[in-house]
Amino acid sequence: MSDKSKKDRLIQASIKLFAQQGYHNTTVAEIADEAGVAKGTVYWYFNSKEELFWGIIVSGVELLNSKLADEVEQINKSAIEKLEAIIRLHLDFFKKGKNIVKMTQECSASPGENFYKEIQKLREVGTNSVAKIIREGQENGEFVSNIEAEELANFILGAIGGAYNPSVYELEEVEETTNLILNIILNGIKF
Amino acid sequence: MSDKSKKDRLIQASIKLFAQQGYHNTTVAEIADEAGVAKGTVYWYFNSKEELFWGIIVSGVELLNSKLADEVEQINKSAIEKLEAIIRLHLDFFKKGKNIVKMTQECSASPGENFYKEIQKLREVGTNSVAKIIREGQENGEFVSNIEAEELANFILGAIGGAYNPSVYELEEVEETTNLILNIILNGIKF
Amino acid sequence: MSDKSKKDRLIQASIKLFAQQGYHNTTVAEIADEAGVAKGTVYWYFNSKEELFWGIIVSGVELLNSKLADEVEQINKSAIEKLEAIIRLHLDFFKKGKNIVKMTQECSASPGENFYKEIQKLREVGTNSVAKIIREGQENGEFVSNIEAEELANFILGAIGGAYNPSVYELEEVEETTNLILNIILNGIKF
Amino acid sequence: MSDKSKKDRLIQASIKLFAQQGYHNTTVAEIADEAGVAKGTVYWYFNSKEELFWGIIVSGVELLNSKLADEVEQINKSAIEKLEAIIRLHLDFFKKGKNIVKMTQECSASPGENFYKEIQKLREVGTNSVAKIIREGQENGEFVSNIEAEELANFILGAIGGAYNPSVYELEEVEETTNLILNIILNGIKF
DNA sequence: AATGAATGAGTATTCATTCAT
DNA sequence: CATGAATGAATACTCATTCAT
Repeated sequence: MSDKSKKDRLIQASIKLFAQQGYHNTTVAEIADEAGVAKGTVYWYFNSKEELFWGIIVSGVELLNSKLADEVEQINKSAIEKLEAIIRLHLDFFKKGKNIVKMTQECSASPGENFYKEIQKLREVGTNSVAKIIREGQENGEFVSNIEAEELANFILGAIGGAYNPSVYELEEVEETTNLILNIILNGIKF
Repeated sequence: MSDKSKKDRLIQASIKLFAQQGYHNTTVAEIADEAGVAKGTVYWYFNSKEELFWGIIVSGVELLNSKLADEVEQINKSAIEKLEAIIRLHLDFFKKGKNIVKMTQECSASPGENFYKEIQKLREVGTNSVAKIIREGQENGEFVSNIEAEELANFILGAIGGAYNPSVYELEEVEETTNLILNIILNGIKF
Repeated sequence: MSDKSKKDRLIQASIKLFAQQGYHNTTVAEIADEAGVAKGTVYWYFNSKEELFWGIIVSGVELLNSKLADEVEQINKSAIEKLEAIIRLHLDFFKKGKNIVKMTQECSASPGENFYKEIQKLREVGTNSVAKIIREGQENGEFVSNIEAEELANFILGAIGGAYNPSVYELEEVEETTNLILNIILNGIKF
Repeated sequence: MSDKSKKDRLIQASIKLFAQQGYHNTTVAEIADEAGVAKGTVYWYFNSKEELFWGIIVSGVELLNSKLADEVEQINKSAIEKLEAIIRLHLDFFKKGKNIVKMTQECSASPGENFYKEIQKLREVGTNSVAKIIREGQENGEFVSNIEAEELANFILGAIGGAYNPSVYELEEVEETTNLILNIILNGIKF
């Protein structure tokens, strides 16, 4: 028994198992076991397996979203600087919360689950922040204008996500990677 | 009852339901029902639900992969022209096979399933084709060299996937979109 | 394995166990076991434990109700003769369907269950038939009129139910008992 | 928080909830909640949910039984007068203790529960009192003799219970109702 | 080839009861 | 006395798979 609270232990066990095995292949019994508590205890702290899963997702994504929103509000920063910050925030999120990122991905790819639509809403919040920065940059002449801001935001976030490929890249150096990605987004890959 | 073979009807029903509801929320009974056959018949044509699901994925992704591979082999084409072709191939794939794309995404996001590792291998084949083109372009001076080809391939494929966001974009004009994406990848978004 | 259909065996097993042990103390597993089928088979024939229980009740009570209704429609019979027939029908029901009667009683005494209100409606149908006969008798001067027909119907049915007390009375002689009860209802117990 | 003792509050809460929802659909947690105490406190005053339920039944039925017994002992009263008193006692019980009556009914209809046999014994005590009066009346020529006293007691108690049908009858006038029922029992319904 | 009745392993959830504080 | 966190046995129901016909 760790000295952490049982609720905490349950959350940690859930993150680990959900990320490793996926939502459907993880049983409540396994989670309780991993956390070192009885099965019934799970239901003292959470109303359902779904709530346990979804609660973890929300807390992770909302934290990221709030940081993105803060960045948008920055005054005295160019759109490019904000874009750089946003890339860094994402890479940080990927690095610190690998398991939660996995859970988020499963969430987004599981139509038929209740949380499928919810995660889309949550994601849109983040995308909107990025789109706002893009629009800002387009208006003040920093960015090209021949593509819609929302579309471009999706493009950029997709690229960042693509760049984060655990098997290829272990993301030791967030700063360096941030600059690399920023550079490509800004200038392209043409020599 | 359509006059198509039962096997075909089962595959079509599966694609529809798996894409709509996800793997775990689609039952074999539903598939048989949608196809207009008895539940037992599913097992005459397929060994398991998993095989049915996975077979569809493989056929879709391998088709794309083979087209990508063909493109790599093209002689008399610059790396940029090949990259353009590859973007077009992806957008075509997204447009024609929305449902299979959905299935592929769920596949990639379902650790704990047997096909989780398989889809990664399959994806790698595609990524390798793209990486080969990138490397070609880096060697002949078309592309920048300060980033590894594999990494860049993931980045580009991620961006293409991000750009394909059904809610934002209905992908009516593959050619136009291809040029837009290509342009950004080559030249970046800086004005 | 009996040669009766599995559905039949499930119904018989349910009647036996529900009557002996009550709804809440009978598990689906026990029923399947008693019927000699697998647990899943229960759900091939019935949608839920509740449906299995309730279906048995309904079929029993509706059969009784339809016989009661037929009796009301009899022409060429005095109200007293109809009353006699009704007593006989109830005693018959008690004798043939002891177990179903038990289930019905549990049903009526279990507030909080979905079927609690339903059984009241079902019972009312029977009571209305009896009340109709009472009213008929009151109108043509066969019965006293100083008490409402509905009330009297409940009184009579309660009395019949009270008279049927398995521990006291084994109901071997339906005809004899019918006459006894009818006599008391008509003439009272005063010497 | 009322100023009544916690034990009292628990009993009142139990009566309310058991009557409304039934034994199986009422949880110990709900009772504690309704009484405004912690769940564990229930087990300070009662050994189990069953004991709590059963204790209430017993106290109610024993009170009625003792009054019935007192009535039997009355000297200087005819059997008819005693019968009248007994009807009044039942109607009083029905009126004052609606909820406990409901609990009693559930009790009697729940085979498989430990208290199922107990309530039968308890009921028999009451029935015996009534049977004693019947026998008395039969011996001194007040009542007809062609039916066994126990049987007749059940018949009468069933009728009284039937007459008490909350939906039909609100039992405002115990005296009036008593006379009505007595009259029918004594003289029957034949005009 | 095709059917659909039958199977039974697997799982989320409930809730009476306990006990350290 | 009182609490409420913790327990774990118990259970209805699902569904991929099988197989006799």
